[in-house]
Amino acid sequence: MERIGRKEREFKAHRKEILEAAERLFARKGFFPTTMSEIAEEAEFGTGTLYKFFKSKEDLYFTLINEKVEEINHLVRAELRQKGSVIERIKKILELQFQFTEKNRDFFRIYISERSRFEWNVKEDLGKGVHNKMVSYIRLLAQVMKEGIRKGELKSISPFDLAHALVGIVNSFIFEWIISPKPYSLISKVDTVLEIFLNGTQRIERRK
Amino acid sequence: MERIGRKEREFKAHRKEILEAAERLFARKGFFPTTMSEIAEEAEFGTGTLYKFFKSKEDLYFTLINEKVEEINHLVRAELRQKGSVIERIKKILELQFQFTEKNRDFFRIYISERSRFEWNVKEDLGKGVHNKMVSYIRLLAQVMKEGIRKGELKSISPFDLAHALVGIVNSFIFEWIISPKPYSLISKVDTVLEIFLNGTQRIERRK
DNA sequence: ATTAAAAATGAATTATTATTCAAAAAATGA
DNA sequence: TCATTTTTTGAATAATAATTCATTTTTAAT
Repeated sequence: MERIGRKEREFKAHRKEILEAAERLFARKGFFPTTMSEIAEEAEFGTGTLYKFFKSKEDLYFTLINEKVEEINHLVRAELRQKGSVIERIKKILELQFQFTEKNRDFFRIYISERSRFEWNVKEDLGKGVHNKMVSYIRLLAQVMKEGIRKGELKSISPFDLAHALVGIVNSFIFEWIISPKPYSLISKVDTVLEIFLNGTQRIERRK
Repeated sequence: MERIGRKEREFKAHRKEILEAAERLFARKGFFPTTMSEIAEEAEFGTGTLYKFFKSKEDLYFTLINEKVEEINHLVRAELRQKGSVIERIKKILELQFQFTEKNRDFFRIYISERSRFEWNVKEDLGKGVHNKMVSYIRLLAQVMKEGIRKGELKSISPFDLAHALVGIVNSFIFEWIISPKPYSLISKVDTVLEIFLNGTQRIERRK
C-alpha cells in the first residue's frame, strides 16, 4: 500500500536534506543570523532551489519546528492513553521526553530559544502554531494531574500549577543539559526530577 | 555629597528615557523587528542622538538587560546575607523575585525571551554578560542549597539539581504569568511554589 | 547682542540578505 | 539522437535598517 513514485520519493528526500541542513545551522546561530544562502550551501543546493520547497525562510523554520513538536506530542499522547497509575505515566513521560531530547540535541537548542519568544505573535500564523501546541501540551498534562488528584495520588493543588511546575523543572534540566560543556546522560536525571516533583526537597524529621 | 551638575543630570535623564522607550518596544516586538528609528521616535529624540548614548543597537539592548539583572541580583544577594533558616531565606527570595517581576513586566518579557537564546554567544561579550550573570545566580542558589543540606533542612540531593529545579518552577510560573491574558497576582503563588518545591505533589497516606 | 562651543538632527550612505527569474542543466520520451 | 518538459541555479533585484556626519539648533559666555 502507499505505492509512491520515484519522483515523489526524491522530492521528499531533498526536502528532508534541506530541513536537516537548516536544523544544524539554526541550532548553531539562531534564526536571524542564519542566511538562506548558507542553508543552501550546507544542503548542497542552489539558493533558489530552497524556494521550491518552502515559500520563505520563516516557513522553513517553522516547518522544521512544527514537525518535530508534532513528533514528540504524538509519543506523549500515545503514552498517556496507556493504563496504569498517574504517577507511573508521569514517570514514563519524563523518560520519553528526556530520551527524545537526547536524540535531538540540535533541535532542542532551537526549540528552547523559540518557545519563550514573543517576536512571532506579530507575524500571525507561523509562530502561533508552535505556541498553540505548547498550550495544548500543558492542557494535556493538567488533565493527567487532575486525574491524579481525583484518584488520590496527588495533592489537591491546581492542576495547571502542577503541570507548570513539572514542565518548569523538566525545561530547566533540559536547558542545563544543552548548555553543559561536559556531556552527560539526561535520562539519568529522571529519578531526581521525579523525586523532587513528587516528594519535595525538604528533609523529613525522623521522629517527633 | 555627590554634587553633580545639571549637565550630567540631564544626560542621565535622557539616557533613562531612551532606555525606557526601548524597553517598551523590545517588550512588544523583540530585538530584531524593533528599529532604532522607532526607539528614537518613542523617546522623542532624533535617530542620531541615540548613538550619543549607546554605541550600537546591541549595546542599547544589553545595557538595558544588564542593568535590570544587576538590580535583582543585588536584592537577592542582600537577602541571602540575612540570618535565618535556609528555608526562610528561600521563601524570601521567591517573594523578592515575584515582586520584582510584577513591577517589571515589560522587562521580563524581554528577559525570558533572552535568557534561553544562543544567538549571542557568537557576537562575544555583550550576550556573554547576561549569560554569566545567570550562571553566577545559579551558583549562588546552589550555595544556599548546600547550606540547607548541611544543616539538615534539605534532602541530600545535588545542590545544583536543587537550584535548577527551583529556578525551573519559578521561571515557569513567571512565564505563565507573562502570557496570561487575565491579570492576577504572581506573589500569591509563592506559597504554592514553596509547597511544591519543599513537600512535593504526591499525596501522603494518612495511615498504613 | 554676538560669537563660540555643544548638542541634536535626520537625510544620505552602506551593508546586508530574502526573494525572484531568465538562463542553464538535467530528465524524459519519441 | 533531438526536441520538449522539468528542475536547478545563482546573479540581479529590491527592500530594509543600522550607522554616520554635514548641517541646524540650542546653550553658554562675553
